[in-house]
Amino acid sequence: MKIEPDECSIDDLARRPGQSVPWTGVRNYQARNFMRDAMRPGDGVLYYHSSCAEPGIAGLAEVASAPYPDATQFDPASPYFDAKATPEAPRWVHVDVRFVRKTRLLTLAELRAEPRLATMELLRKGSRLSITPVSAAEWAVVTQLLDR
DNA sequence: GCCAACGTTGGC
DNA sequence: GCCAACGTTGGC
Repeated sequence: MKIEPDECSIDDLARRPGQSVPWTGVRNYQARNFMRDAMRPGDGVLYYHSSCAEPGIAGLAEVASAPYPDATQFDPASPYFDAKATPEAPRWVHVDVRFVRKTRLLTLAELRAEPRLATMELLRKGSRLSITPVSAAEWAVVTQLLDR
């Protein structure tokens, strides 16, 4: 899962140990669908800092809830307000995430240099999705690199 | 700030 | 359903 560290860095997340943090604000259907259809409580999350000086994986988190409606879509004062969404027919759902641990920064350059990650969705050319699936094999490679 | 890549919108 | 215009993402 990508996040701009200005919004909620791994250090910000670490200040809320054991707490569920609602992953609000996703307004892309594919990313939503990954949360809605492919994530289950307990699933591992690679916590990726984007749009910053040193983009890369900065820690691990885990999925901490089933998918449920994003409250910000109903709030006219929110930048994520969606006039076409109603509580009866919510358009946007998300999961909660929970801090697991901070890691060293595994930079985007390092990730790109690893041939075993060549087909990872996050690294695909032109990939902009803020939430992408990680295969078990990719997870194993990444966690190995993180502990190096 | 630039720009490639991609998603969304809306007229037709 | 097509596709041009526009908006967003995100590395550099």
